[in-house]
Amino acid sequence: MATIRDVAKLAGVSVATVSRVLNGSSKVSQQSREAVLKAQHELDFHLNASARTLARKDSEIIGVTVSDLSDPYFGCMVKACENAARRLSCSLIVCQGFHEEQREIVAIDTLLTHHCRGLIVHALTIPDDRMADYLRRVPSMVLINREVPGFEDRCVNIDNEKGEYLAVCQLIAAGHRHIAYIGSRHSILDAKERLTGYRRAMQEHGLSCPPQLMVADEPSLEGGIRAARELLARGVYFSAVAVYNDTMAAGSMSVFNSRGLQIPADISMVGFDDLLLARCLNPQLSTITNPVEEMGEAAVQLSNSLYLKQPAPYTLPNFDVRFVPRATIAAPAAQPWTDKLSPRPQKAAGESRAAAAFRRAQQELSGR
Amino acid sequence: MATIRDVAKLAGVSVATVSRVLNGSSKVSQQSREAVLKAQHELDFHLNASARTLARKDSEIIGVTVSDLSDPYFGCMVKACENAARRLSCSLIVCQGFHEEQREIVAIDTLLTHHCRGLIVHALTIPDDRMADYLRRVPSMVLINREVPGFEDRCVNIDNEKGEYLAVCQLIAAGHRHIAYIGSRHSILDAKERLTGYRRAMQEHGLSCPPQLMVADEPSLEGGIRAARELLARGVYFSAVAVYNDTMAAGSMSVFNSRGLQIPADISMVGFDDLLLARCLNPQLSTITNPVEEMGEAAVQLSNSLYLKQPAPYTLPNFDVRFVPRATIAAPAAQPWTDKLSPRPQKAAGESRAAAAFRRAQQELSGR
DNA sequence: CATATAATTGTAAACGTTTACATACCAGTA
DNA sequence: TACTGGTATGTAAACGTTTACAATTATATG
Repeated sequence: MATIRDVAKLAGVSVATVSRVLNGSSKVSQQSREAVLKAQHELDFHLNASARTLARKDSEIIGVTVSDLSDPYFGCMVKACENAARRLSCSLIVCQGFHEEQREIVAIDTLLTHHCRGLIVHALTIPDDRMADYLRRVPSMVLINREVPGFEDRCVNIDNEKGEYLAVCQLIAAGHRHIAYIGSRHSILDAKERLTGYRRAMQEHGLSCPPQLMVADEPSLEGGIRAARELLARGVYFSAVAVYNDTMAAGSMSVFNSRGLQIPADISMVGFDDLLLARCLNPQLSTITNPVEEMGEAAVQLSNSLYLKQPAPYTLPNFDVRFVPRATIAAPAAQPWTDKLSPRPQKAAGESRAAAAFRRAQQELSGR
Repeated sequence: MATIRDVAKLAGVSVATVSRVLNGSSKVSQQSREAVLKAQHELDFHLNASARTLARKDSEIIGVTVSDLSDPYFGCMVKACENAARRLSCSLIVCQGFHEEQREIVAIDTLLTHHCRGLIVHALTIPDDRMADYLRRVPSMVLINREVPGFEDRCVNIDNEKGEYLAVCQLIAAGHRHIAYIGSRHSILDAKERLTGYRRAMQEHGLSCPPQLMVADEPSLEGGIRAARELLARGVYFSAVAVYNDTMAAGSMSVFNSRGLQIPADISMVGFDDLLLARCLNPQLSTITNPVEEMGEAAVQLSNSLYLKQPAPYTLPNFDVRFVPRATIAAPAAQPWTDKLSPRPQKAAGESRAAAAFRRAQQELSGR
């Protein structure tokens, strides 16, 4: 592998001159510049990033950890991070934590070893105190989708509570009173905040949120499927469901569909995140925007600002959470098969199609 | 920032000993080891990856370029790459090319500057000869989803033609004879191969593929929407559509749905890639597997094997493309509104619902 | 106790850049 | 001509590791 010395020799100049040319310094004669570029091309030379890092004491690397890149949510986030990094002429290192404490720690340690200029960390299983430790020791570390007490200004977050509140208000505005909630079983901030948003919306409208209407599972397609089954199996009436995120909503919707329950005629739904997926579902899913690209971008900006110890550090924007009206919310059917919590509906003469579908689903799924 | 010297001093040993401890060398007394680890912890010391790279002449970095991380297809790919890299105790640098030649070149140059141990390149706009240049100069570079003549053994690919052939054969087996094709307008290998697969399947079954039944657009949700509209606007009869990928299929399906055309009763569909999305659609999309995670994994293996100049280099596995039966294929309706290519159907007395839907869609979309 | 051998430790030279500083050169001016 | 000031260039010391080799210490053996 050619080094800067080889280039210098071939171009007939000193290494300093080569370095100056390759870094775009102005103090170089046209003649030297051309000789150097020619030699570089001839030797197919590329500066060695490690050597440069060592000499400059700046890695020009932004590190980011996410839980799983195959989740489009993180794909969007990392996309935005890479773009922002490039604008700072940095490269991006990505590690995955997969929601396991050990792997999250390995991921962060990897980034530390690379002496990243900025660190964007999405790690939800590492406990607060350990996270606080990291934050204290690594000034340019920024957290995403999490809030560690005492470090609020280094956490990039949306107002999840407000988002879910908006979502549930829309259901209520459409006339629903029996609104179920399918949540995430991860004990993370998002999950708690969104649940709180649901509760607040219900309470503010004088509605109760009985535990039979709340269910939690993995925040994945499969989790959504299981959660919807569980909900039906309980045999409790609901005319609408607010779901933790779009992916779970997709899973739930497929269960309802396959059970003959029509969306939104029989059940209204609202998701969260506004993934591409939401527009692909049939009917298209009403949901809440989650400006994940802006968050990734902001996280990089903030981290860079911390790294540079700017006197006026970057201030996080107010991320917008908005309701996106699409096709999964309608007024509840005029005649629900019951308007009380009733765990075991009986077949009634002249029951409606929807009531029959509910009843059949409940009977099959409750395992008898 | 603490260095290995600080640790050595604090632990009362030489830097060599510290290095040995931190690299897990066996030739260290228990006593020294403990002293070093204690000092490391006290100083919160992390080895400097750049310095190590320089000394070892091995960056322990795998570089990968993709076009766009927000595309779940690449998300899955990069996920697998990161996992494979980690198993080789390497970190992963990701760059995005966004289907623009300049950005693809910048991406590759970035990786070269980092003197990556392995390079996985997804770059479709850089011309073959330039790509060949890179491959010649960088022995551990591996291409993905592309084939450059003379470097077939360094290209990781699936049999796209076979996949699309299988897909179309399924439609034919279900009884379809008027099968449209919605393709990608990118002039890349995948697109060509899949189109060839479609053609071959049609020809082998004595069916023609008239140009009116073929349309191409961006391989995105929006592209799928536009393509489906274009197809309907042409007013040519088809009872099934084979689509370049699942994302376009999702877009197309939403158009058909919103026009009152039922899937699969009126139109059968088959996608390609078997993304999570395919299972979220309603009805669930029949498609072709694309083992993208295995490919990412294999690409890293191959690249590493080339880097190590292994006498028996890693041999690429045969990637499996399979048809995944789901819910979007049914027999064609018994009585199509016409069985000829007929650009302007007239309203007929007693036309079927499907025929009416087709006619209306055509009239509205053809712009009159 | 002397010696041989093994285990542990230390010294110092790379690795490929950047950049402060020194030097050389040149044009313009007195 | 001598001097000034600026521009272009070169020299060499960092940067933080690894690792070959040398040196030291401990252990076993006769």
